[in-house]
Amino acid sequence: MPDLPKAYQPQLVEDKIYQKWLKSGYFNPDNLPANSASPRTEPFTIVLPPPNVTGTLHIGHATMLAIQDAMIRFARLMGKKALWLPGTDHAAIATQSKVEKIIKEETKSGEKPKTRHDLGREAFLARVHQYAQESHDTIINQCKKIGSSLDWSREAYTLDATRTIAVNTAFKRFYEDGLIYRGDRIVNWDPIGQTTISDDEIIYKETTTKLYTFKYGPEFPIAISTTRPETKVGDTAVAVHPDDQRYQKLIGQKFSLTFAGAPLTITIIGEDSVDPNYGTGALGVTPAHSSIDFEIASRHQLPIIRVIGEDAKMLPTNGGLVSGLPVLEARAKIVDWLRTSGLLEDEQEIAHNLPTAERTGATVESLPKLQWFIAVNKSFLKNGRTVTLKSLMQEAVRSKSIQIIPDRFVATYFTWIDNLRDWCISRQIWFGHRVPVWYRAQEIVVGIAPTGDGWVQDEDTLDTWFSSGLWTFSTLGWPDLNSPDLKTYHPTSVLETGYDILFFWVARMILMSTYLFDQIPFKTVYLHGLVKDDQGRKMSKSLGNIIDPLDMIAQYGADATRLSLVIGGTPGNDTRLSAEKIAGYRNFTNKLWNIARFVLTTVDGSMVGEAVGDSMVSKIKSINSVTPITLADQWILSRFATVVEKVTVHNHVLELSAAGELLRDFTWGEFADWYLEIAKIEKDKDEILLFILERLLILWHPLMPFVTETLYESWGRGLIMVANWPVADKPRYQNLDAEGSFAELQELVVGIRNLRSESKIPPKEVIDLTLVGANIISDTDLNLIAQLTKTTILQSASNNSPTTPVSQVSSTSSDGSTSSDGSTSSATAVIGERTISIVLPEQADPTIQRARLRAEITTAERYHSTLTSKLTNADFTSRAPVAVVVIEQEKLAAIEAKLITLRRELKNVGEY
RNA sequence: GGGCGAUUAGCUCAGUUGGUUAGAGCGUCACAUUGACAUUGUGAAGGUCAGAAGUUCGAAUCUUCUAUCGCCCACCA
Repeated sequence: MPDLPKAYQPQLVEDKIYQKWLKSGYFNPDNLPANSASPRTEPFTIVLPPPNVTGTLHIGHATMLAIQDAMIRFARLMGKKALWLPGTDHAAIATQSKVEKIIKEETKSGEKPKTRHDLGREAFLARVHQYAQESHDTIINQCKKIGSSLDWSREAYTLDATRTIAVNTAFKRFYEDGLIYRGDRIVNWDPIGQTTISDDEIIYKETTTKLYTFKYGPEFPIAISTTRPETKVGDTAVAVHPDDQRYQKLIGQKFSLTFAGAPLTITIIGEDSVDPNYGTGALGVTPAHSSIDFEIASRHQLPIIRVIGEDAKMLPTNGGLVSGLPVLEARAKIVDWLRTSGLLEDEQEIAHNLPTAERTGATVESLPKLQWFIAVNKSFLKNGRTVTLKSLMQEAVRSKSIQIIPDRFVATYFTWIDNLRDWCISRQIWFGHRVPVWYRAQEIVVGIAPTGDGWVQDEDTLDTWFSSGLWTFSTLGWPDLNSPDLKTYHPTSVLETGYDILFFWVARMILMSTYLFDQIPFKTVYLHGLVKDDQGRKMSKSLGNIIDPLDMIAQYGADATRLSLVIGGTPGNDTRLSAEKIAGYRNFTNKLWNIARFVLTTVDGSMVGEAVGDSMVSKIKSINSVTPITLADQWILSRFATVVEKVTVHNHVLELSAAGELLRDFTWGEFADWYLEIAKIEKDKDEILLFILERLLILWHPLMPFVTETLYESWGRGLIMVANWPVADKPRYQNLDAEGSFAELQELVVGIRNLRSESKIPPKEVIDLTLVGANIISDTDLNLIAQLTKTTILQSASNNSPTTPVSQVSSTSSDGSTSSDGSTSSATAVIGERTISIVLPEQADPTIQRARLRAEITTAERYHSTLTSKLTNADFTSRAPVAVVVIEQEKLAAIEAKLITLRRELKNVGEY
């Protein structure tokens, strides 16, 4: 007999269980034993979205791990070759900024703030690598604490040697196909991070700013509006709509003037894209500091004058009055100048979205820079077809090769792709994959470092998403197309991640995989929501509302934490989390523990064989099938078969929350609250109890691996992790009649308990009960009802059947009922087709019963009248399906019978 | 400006193709408690399903509009 403590103590078992799993080697699919139901040949793969090595895992990561682990464990139990491949992401810019911040904080007071340049490239990178290593170790430990069944033997890192080969190979392929090019374009420049950033790394902040309207000079014919007057020292044109009557005749004219001390030559040009109704209808063109203006300038062959530098200060050249000033100071100075020169015509406050850098918060400047780009709109030949990278990305989803859950994100995906511009992949940071290009005079080598003297490698590094875009296949052996892992496990089955990185990552993986490898990276994309606090706010340090998964695991256990993250969450929707919620699931975990404890300590000793190994492990008889004896047996086995079937389906279609809710309701509300209580009364249920419990633990295992594994030790049959998923066997166990009869029994029991409770009868006191309509209930079940309700069933009327008309019910129940003689007060209720009454103690207050009966009669009457009006409505009776009408008629008959009984009882308690 | 989501009990949420008197958990109230479990049990109270109109015999569910909240994208100088 296993010796189980009274309460489940996760802290005592979780680490031991995880070690046991590790030791088994089963996280690696190559080691998985064949499953009796399956030869274990079908692969099921998930690659872990690699956490950034920027710190520790937050509750969002814990959600991701809980969901993916549940998917993988289910696949493993189903007999699949289940691979969950772990790894971490170097997260170039994020990690570098973090370390730069640390270095800055190390600055001694009074000194100039320390930057990476003070350390130099090599020493700085050493610091970053050290930091990344520490983060990595923490992250791996956290993954293990949560119970993640990741195959550590295949662990990858986006910046390791193997992945670097993949990155360089990919870069070379793009380059040779002409899809990576180097060019001078307007880029998003982060002046604090001192690097370019992609469009997706910009966060727009709502601010108010002033819109100024002015002329470049007194002699200039057109006024323009701008929120950034300081950039106007770099203007080379004014664009107007070609059909605009006001300015049409000016198109083509050139004006040379001095603007705030800077010499400008402004050409007036016609541009269809200019909105004549906005502002003055004229646009000052600043080619070097606006991507739209840059495009206009290239169409009209206008000169491009840089006026803002990479330090967000005005360049010393061309700036006139504002040379060398930070942009904001320059702006103020220009406005002053405009005002004193009498050129300022108008200024007004407007709402404005200020572009800022995601990582550093700096205001992003647009400026021209020589960078590497991936051309997403360039046509090329692929397998004989003309395609673009954009069209490849669209096709993979449009053809339904890739399913996105929830599917509303399909539209979001397409919108993003439609607006996609060439992807700037080079960064001026040090941490990351160095651009694999080498220069020597006019020569250029791409992909593999050339031998020989005088070669200089490109200084820039690659956008981190370039390497993580390769993740599904760079982790499986690509570019070696003969790699067994690549052949077996790609395309992966599910990509599970937060909807917030659909664009960043999911779309780029599709791009990389379809272009480089001619395969989709995954068949299903499952997008989970964000975890918010109990008030729906984002968790953040400044709000102090962060829930740390490790704290929760320490306090409530990993299983409870996992349940709270999975149950109640639907894909694509945010979920709210609170410590109370986790405590609730801790209670459930303990409930499951005690259910097992009850079953294992009450079953007959013959079920349990010799203890194996240490005292905790004994061996329990395996029950392959059972035969129900009583109604309760039939009911629970029938319900369980349904639960097995539904949970299996839910897991298959990735409805983990639904699976969990169903299991929770069955485990607590049916198996524990009813069947175990009945087992105490009916006895001799060892086989059924063990049969259900063992399978129930397996069903729960994907969601709560630790407690199920701990309990399963009692069976002495190895790890539950590689057990066989149960089979529903509905032909054998499903019994809808029994489910119906048992439901009636439950209603009676609840009704009797309700009567007792309302009549203030102490729960322990055994009382007499009159039950009318009991004849269709077997003596066994009547006895069960009596025991479950602490009653002695005195009398049951004999000659009514389930379909007995209303009139007979009232006539039969009136003969000889002890409750209706008026001498004793009684409490009566109508449950379905039956009437129950209990005799009340003499001192009982009749007004309580009267009030209760009146209230019941009122609701019954209201229901009666809605049913009557429905059934007297000819439209309803003629148009609704017959089955629906019949159901309504039956309801009416039942409520009429109930009313008759209730009214008679009201009379009996003294209401005339 | 374009799009998406949410709105159901005090709180957090279910409610699958329209058809029981709309459900659960937490919280609240009452009662109970020496063997599976107080991390418990039994029972109760609590909702005009955001609002309006429409379709239908019938709407929480379908359509349209409105309101409030949240998110994403674009960004006009």
